[in-house]
Amino acid sequence: MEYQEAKDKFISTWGSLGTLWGINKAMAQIQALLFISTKPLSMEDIMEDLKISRGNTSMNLRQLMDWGIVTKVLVSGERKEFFTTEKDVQELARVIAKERSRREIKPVIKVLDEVSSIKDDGTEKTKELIKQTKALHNLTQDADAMINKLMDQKQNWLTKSVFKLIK
Amino acid sequence: MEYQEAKDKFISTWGSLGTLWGINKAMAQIQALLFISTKPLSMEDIMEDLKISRGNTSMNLRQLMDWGIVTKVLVSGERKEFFTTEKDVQELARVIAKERSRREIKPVIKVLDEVSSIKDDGTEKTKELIKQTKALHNLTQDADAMINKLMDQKQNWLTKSVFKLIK
DNA sequence: TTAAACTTTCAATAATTATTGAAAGTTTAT
DNA sequence: ATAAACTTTCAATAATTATTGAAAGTTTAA
Repeated sequence: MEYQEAKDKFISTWGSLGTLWGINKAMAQIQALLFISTKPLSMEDIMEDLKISRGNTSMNLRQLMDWGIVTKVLVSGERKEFFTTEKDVQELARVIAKERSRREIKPVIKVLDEVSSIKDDGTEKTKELIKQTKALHNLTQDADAMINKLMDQKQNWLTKSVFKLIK
Repeated sequence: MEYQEAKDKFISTWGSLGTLWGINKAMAQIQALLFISTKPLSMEDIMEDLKISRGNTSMNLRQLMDWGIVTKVLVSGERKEFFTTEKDVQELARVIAKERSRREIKPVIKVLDEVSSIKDDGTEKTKELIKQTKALHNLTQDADAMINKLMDQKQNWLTKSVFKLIK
């Protein structure tokens, strides 16, 4: 497999995987492109490489910056803006996990808490609703807390203690 | 908050959260409805409650069965089919995690492995592609393995050892 | 075997989401 | 202050994804 083929394969796979971490295709592809680039890229570079419009590029770069995984860099002697992404996978994972938690999981936990706190009127269906949403609330909250804790560990938790302890 | 309001809120929240675990709205809503129901429901029941068509209900029930989280149950004296979902959250989480791993994560790991294994032609860009996809490959593989291990623990790992060890 | 009861399929359509591109906005150099 | 270089916005449009509903298929009871 040649460089270009490998690159295309990586970008398109990463792009279609966007859904898994809750972002759209173009956004994921831009991030992927920056991730394997040896130097910061301009909007022009990105549009050209991915064959997407200026508007699309602009909007998605903005979103990536909102997520905190892409930053503008100033290239001396150049007027236009250049962009890079976080290059450390560990840190990338941390930021993504944190954002997803904040944007999607936390609001759901809140709803589950509200729903599971309704007054028990003694009927079977109410009891079931309370019981099941409470269970979901606990699971979601615990899992979210755990992921956040894991991700905050600065060291490589994966290959270290946690992983081994679980066996 | 009354029962009906709480129920609607739960179903719609869970439905819109479908994306987070990679399924569509109707599918998530059907599962949510079954999850808080005190007894198995027929296709008719589901269509009526969620106000969705027969075809839609049929297709999504099928998908839920493919995922292994909904099963047909025979109700004696009834001709039509009834459905229930896995009621234990722990087990539900296990099944979902496993399916997502199989359907989405594993194929990506494979691509990352292929891409990171291209021949190093000595150029900077090839080196960077290899380095970065290798890092991503390792992270993804480790995270996937860890989640699968965690989910396979029969007991409540969340509130037990793992969680505490991380601090 | 027939027909009623029920489920599945799938082409058509609707709803949603992503993308474009050109106009408006901003920044910088002179 | 002007204009060139660049970025952002957003209404229009395209692409994708979900949903419908009716016809075809299946099962069961008699």
